[in-house]
Amino acid sequence: MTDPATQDFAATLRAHGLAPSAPRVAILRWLAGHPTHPTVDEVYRALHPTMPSLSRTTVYNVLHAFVACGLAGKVRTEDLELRYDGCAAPHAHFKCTRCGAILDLEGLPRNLAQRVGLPKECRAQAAAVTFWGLCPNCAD
Amino acid sequence: MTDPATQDFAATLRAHGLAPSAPRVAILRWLAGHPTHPTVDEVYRALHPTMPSLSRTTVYNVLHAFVACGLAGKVRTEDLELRYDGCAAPHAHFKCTRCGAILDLEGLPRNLAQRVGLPKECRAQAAAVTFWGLCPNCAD
DNA sequence: TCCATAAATTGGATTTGTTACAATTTGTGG
DNA sequence: CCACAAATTGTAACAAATCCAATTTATGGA
Repeated sequence: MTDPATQDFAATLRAHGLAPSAPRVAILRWLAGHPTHPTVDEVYRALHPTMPSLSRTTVYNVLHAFVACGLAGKVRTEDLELRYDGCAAPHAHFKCTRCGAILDLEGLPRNLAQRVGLPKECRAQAAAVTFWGLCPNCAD
Repeated sequence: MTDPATQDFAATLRAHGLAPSAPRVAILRWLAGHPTHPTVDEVYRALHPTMPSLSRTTVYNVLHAFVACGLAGKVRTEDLELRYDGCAAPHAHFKCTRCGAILDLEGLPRNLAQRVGLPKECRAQAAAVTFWGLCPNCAD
């Protein structure tokens, strides 16, 4: 992954068919520098101080657009909140039930669909694998 | 699975450490007869006509208690709603993105944790595998 | 049976996350 | 520089889930 400080976010946005507006660039840069599966609210609170005109709705809109064009991934765990992932590639997640951190795991297992007996007639377009438990920091 | 009409739900509740109150028996019976992964609201709307004193909060409380004692499972897909599963055993799910139906698949794959590279220090207590796509009825 | 205590239920208020929408602002091509 | 399209903004509406205090119901002992 490229260093967030030097990366050309405007070019990345254009390459994905999105005009490089100030909110989009700011959100994409922040997302690249914070691989913490932030919620919409976390993104908003992080950027609003230095970008007072930013609205929560824009964060929703922009993140939604990022997911639609493959610039970000979407994660929903057992919690209510939607979380976004700077990495759009499919991979499993582990969520700590005590501190709330979400860890990225490797990609999904090969042939996961047939392992769980997914009928061939069900054409799966997406899949998610999530674990819950105590992370190393919280287990002690 | 036993026939919902003849099953002794009060005994089942007692066996799981729950007093067999009227709401609990009604909800457990309905859940056993409707393996459709209902939402809290669906359970409430189904039972309220014949049990006018039933409150939504009670449905939340009772389902939460069922999950805690192993009488029901909890499913959260990409949607906002929590859904409950009369079957508490872990298994994968498929959700149709068109009609919204949730299909039960087989149990989770063996060694799923190590297949996705879950660190040994993360003691997983729960896991979920979910697919999205078009179900056979909607694919045509 | 009656009383005291604990458990469960109830309903309304509250919180939180999300979406809808109309108005304003910004950007772009002619 | 103008006109049009796209993006952003803020408020309001919605929906799901939780909180909490009051009421009701069950339970065990005198």
